[in-house]
Amino acid sequence: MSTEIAKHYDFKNVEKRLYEWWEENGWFEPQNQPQNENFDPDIETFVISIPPPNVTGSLHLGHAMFVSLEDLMIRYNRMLGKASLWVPGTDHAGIATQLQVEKLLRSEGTSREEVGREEFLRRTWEWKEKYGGEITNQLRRLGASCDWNRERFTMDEGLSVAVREAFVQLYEKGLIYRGPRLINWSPGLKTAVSDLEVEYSEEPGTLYFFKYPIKGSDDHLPVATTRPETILGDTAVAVHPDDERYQHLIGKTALVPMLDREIPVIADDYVDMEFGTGALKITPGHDPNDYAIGERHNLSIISMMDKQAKINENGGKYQGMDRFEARKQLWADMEVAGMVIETKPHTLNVPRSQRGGEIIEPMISTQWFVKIQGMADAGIKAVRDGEITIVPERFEKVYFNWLENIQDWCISRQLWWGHRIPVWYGPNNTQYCARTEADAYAQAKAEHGDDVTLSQDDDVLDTWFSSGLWPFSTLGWPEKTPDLDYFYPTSVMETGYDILFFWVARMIMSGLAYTDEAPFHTVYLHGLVRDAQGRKMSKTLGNVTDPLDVIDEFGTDALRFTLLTGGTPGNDLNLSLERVKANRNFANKLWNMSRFVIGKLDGLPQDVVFNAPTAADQWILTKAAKTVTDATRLIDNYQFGQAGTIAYDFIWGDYADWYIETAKQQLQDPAKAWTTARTLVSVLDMGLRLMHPYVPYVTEEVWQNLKQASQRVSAALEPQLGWADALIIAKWPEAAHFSERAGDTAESTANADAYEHMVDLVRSIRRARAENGVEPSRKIPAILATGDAALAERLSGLNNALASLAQLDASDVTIAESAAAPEDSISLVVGTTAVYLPMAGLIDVAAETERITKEIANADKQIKRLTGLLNSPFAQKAPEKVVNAEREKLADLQTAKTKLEAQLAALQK
RNA sequence: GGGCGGGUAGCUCAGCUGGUUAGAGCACCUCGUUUACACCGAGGGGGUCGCAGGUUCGACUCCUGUCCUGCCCA
Repeated sequence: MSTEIAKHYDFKNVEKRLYEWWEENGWFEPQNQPQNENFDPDIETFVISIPPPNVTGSLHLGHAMFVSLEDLMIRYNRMLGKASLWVPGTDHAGIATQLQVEKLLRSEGTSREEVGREEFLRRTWEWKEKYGGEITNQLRRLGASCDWNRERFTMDEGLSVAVREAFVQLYEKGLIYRGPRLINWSPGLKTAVSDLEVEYSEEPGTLYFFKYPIKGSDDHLPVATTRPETILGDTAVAVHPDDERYQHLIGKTALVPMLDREIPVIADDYVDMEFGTGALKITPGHDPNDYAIGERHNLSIISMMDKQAKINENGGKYQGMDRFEARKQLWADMEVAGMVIETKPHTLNVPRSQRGGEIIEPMISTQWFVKIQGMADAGIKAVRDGEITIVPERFEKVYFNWLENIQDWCISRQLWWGHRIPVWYGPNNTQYCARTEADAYAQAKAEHGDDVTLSQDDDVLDTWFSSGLWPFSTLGWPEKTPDLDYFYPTSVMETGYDILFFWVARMIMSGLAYTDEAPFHTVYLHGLVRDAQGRKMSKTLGNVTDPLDVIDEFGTDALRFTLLTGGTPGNDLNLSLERVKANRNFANKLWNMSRFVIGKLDGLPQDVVFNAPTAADQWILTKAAKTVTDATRLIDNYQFGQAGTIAYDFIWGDYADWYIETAKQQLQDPAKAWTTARTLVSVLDMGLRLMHPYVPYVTEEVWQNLKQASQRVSAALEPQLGWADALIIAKWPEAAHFSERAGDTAESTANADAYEHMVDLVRSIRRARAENGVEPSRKIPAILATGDAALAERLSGLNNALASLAQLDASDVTIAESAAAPEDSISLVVGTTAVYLPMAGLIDVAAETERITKEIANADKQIKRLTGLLNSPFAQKAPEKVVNAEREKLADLQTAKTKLEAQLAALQK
């Protein structure tokens, strides 16, 4: 039979087939959902909304990370029997997508302005239809068990309704306003961006020192600036009120260089006396700090740049120049005019656009804003009150810190691709905010009569405004849909910590504002995936790992398991391909252990007879129960890596390395064969269930093979949880099933312990053989003196296992409470058991003497350490359990030492 | 300037609320084709947990300081 199954697990032949099979069978959908006839609203739900990838993006390791984690949670909860829903979808990514389409238009020799808004949008939708499916197909390759029937896109009609509804609600509550404010302007994109979309980078630059002439005197105020071109927009010069150097100038009038515009010299304690000259030029129209000072002193504001960051009419003869060109020219002119003092190298903190990297220009511009304070307070409260938990906890502090210092959110963008602001302007610029154009007209007509014409605001909303609604807009909000009713609030929001502010915080604020509920109870944040050296992956460095390449080489399961066990929550992970390879080997190991089990099922005796479990059975069953308990607890605590690791260790280290090897012997005994087979099957079944959320493909494939083979052989091999149609919808294992089969008595525990002792014996014997150069295939006799009659009896029952595992001659193994040491033997002490391996003529007496002497010395050392420990305050102060453990250890060591000494004496006779 | 991570075996990483002689995978050395697997099996070498103090019967694990490194915020 086994010849039918390939020797290696071939993931290429499995992944696509299984994914389609799962999907076709509807297993990605919640098993309980409102549209079902037998829908039960009381069944617990588990819901994740996907962090929507950019519709035009392509798969990177960040996606692989979130899919691995979210799919793990979804599959786990599905197996627990909850109605598990993972809502997939994509984000329209305003700027990114618009840029792509603009690039396309440029290649056609045209532009967005030339084709016009309507045509541009048509082309963008066309682009979205063409490339939008790529990213979701790539998510499928990762094994994502999302409910594709519920897939959403932020620009869908339903979600667009949600966006308008949210806007109107805020507007009507007076939480949205429009007005000129200093905002971050992106001259290349020609749009405003929010504070979050600006990144600051330290770059070498220059500090320019120059003279600010004082009107009506030869005096001047020395001023330093990093941006001389903004001199053209200065409306004051400030000094510190306590600065003795400049006291006499406060209240005087200064003259803007080259323009001779009159501006006041003011005093403000924001000025740092130590920095530069201690005097600060104030440009409220182009600097956020200056803007704040300007407000305090009622200064006028001058915008001296246009939307392309070229100098405008306020810049006199510099009008039309680019901002950097103007800097050079103005400085040169000032030099000629004798106003320049000096320049010094200086490190600047340059604001750059998160997208594209160009230098952001703070500018006065009329934009839409959300008054955020109230929403932020509610967001803080939800986390503080424990309504929402952030994992890992330390990010709560980051979250609070951001929300406590939040500024109003600039939500308008001068783009075309996005949700257009639902505000229409009528006569005298009256605003009509409405859910539909018809509504807006109705409002306007009531005021101005039927002839009124309206024009909609040209701007669109920040993409994150619609993303913030995602957990409920995807379920149908603002409609009270059955889905929204049953599946909302969602359960866990899992995403990268880098978008905690962008998205998570805004989702929380939005959820609380529009649905009066926290949109989820837990936020789980993962770290960034870096290369093996810990460097950020970047195209310029050329160290970008394409997850699809990794999948092609090692399989999805290998990549997923590596991402899930390679790090800890919230910490960055350096992806090592060596590790991925090792995990591919694990998939192969699973494949081969099942191949073994399946192969043995056909050779079972005719009559199905289940006898009492052997010590080996009890040992593996006990360990299985513990593994289920521990792994479940760890997963429930979001310690996915740890849970995966212990399952892995159990499957490979206990089941494959020891139980299977022992089972080989037991299967040859007709009295034990069936019980052994059932244990093999049920423990493998359980291991596959535990691993399924981590490595869904190989486990499903192997499980199907195991199930079919078992069913073909006998219904009696069915695991206690039954054979489901598929592992993906099978039940999560229960520890009790295994502890019950083990017996769960003092007797079964003693048996399991005896097996554990046998494992130690085998290891020692193997080591002794290797050290003494005994040929691996040579069977040797052995004598075991356990020092304990009950243990001797239990070990005797394990004689065959012991013999085969340690390459002993089964017919020549003596196991007794006590036994005399034969001549010419290697002697070992394992725990309290003495082992003699008669090796007539093969013993290197000198080497053996040395080894035993060393062991005695080692025992002595430990005895001394423990004696000291037990005579110290430790014995009084430590818990009794800990002290007793140490006492026992000491006793065992003393026994071992006595035995070793006897062995040494025998050797030297 | 403020805050938060990380610094554990050659490499990539675990190590939960302090409790045996600190673990895994890979790499390395020795051995092995035992009928599941060489994408394997057996055995072995290798770290005292950045550094310095402190708390404690006991610290990789808690506290203080310090160095290196990364990130976030201003």
